[in-house]
Amino acid sequence: MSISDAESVVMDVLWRAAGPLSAEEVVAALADTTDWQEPTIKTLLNRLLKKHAIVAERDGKRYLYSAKLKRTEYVHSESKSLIDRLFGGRVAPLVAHFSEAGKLGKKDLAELKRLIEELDDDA
Amino acid sequence: MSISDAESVVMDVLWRAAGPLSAEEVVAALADTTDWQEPTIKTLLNRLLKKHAIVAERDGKRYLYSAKLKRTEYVHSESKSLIDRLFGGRVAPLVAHFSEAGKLGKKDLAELKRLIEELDDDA
DNA sequence: CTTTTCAATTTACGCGCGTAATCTCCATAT
DNA sequence: ATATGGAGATTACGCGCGTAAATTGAAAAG
Repeated sequence: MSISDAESVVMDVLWRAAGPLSAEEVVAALADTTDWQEPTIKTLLNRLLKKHAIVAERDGKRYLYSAKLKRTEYVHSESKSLIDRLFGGRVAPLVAHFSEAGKLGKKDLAELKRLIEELDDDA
Repeated sequence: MSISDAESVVMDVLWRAAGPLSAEEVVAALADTTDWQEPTIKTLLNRLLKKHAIVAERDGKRYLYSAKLKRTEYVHSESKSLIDRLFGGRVAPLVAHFSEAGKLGKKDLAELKRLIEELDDDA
């Protein structure tokens, strides 16, 4: 079962949080970034529950929600499916594409260089 | 207007083709890879037309379809939106993520190294 | 005990997508 | 001229998603 775009925005709140959050806290956290009404966010929390991407523990009359799906897992499956679909499953062609498009900044380049060197040292 | 998953499969056929293809040829090309019935593919072609992602030119009683949206553009917008959403808009963190996940093969590593060196030379 | 309050759950609704059947129209054969 | 066949166009339909209102249910207040 896959996480939709709107659902992933809610996940982001939970991922950034230190601990479990009440629905009210999630709503508060999203007030800055979105125009979603409270019922909308409740719906998204429930859909995420049904997908087992989050868990809820009772806290008096409320529930506290926390992410069960780890952000790294989510990021990986999203990235992998794109790379599989568009770049034959390998990372280098993606980098090559951005390079050819002139979309690799100095910062990116420096960081990539560092990364590669580091990996080379390990090998 | 964005291209859906199923639509992108049709686009792939047109991108790989040397020239414009008839609907029949598209259907034939997809017979190996998908179980889609002919009307399904016609629907997808029509939706792509409506989105101006492809163009049709009359050829006697048929139409010949060809991609108007370039593959590079598509690949770029898909990749960019993922990188924006998940990696702060920069390529290096994506590579770092795959590296940390142990998902950079020898081949990837070698190719990345070559790429980086090449770019360094240009600079 | 009844009323109010408030969180969670249920229901709603339009839209695009995946999938496809049906309809329409024109050309060709009889 | 009419029937047939094949290509494109129209219509269909269930599903998840984005968005949210209405309902339920239980706790707190009076």
